[in-house]
Amino acid sequence: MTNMKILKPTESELEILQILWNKGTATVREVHEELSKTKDSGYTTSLKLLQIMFEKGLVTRDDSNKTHIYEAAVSRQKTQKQFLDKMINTLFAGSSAQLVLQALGNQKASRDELNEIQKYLDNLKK
Amino acid sequence: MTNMKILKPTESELEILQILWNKGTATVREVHEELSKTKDSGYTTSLKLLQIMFEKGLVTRDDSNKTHIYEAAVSRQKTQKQFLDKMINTLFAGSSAQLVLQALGNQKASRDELNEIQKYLDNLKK
DNA sequence: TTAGCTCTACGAACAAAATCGTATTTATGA
DNA sequence: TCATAAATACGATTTTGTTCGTAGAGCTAA
Repeated sequence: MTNMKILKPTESELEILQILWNKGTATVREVHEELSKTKDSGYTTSLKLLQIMFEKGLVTRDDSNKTHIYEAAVSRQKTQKQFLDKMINTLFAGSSAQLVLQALGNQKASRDELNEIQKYLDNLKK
Repeated sequence: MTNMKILKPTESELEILQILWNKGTATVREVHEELSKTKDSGYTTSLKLLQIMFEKGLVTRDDSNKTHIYEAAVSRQKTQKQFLDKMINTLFAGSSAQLVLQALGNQKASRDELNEIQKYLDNLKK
């Protein structure tokens, strides 16, 4: 049976997952380069983080070569849902509608995106 | 000039803010009672948390009486926006539309809420 | 007045997360 | 072959957040 424990990635882990989701796979070096764009911690910090994430099962890795290759082990969708649900509960009193309105109000979405959302809404209402 | 530093409330602080937003004002005792419903840390822990939040400027307090009375110093709206923006960036690659779709899909909104959102969308598209 | 609550203050212990330093391994090209 | 560069491993430190214990002040009722 697979491990049922729910892992809640930390802030830093989330940043790394983001990178892995985008790249598909990446070496520590690549992850680090990417992280360096927004923060300035050292290489071994990125390495350590990935090692910890590996132990937790947040990522898998291919260590058949000297340079290990990492990949996210949790899906973007599932993780999004996990945090979204949490947020709806702790900040929006359980109302997803409230969150949606706030999101639509704050960030500007493109015309196309609005159309897509609308189409989706129509579907939901059926 | 007011303090421009952006404070990011911690998990525990968020729980307390939630309570203060709902109640308007509250004593440590009241906050603690409320917290006790979901966790079992001691009274002095709640007290300490409120004191720290006061130092950070997350709450204000009236200490003209022996029993201090606390109030949130940051607005619910602003805090929601703060976390939402962060989430959109770290989990939804900057796309609020993606977040909205995910939120609508995951949590069931009522017919009325969907209507409200739709009305809002129509407005945005003008 | 004083015992007994209830409150605040605050340092300290504890826990979790992030960062770093150093040792060691491995590949490689001069 | 050996110096160098690049990688992993991993303990130690630092930082941040949470929890608690204890001291002492203020109120109130017997």
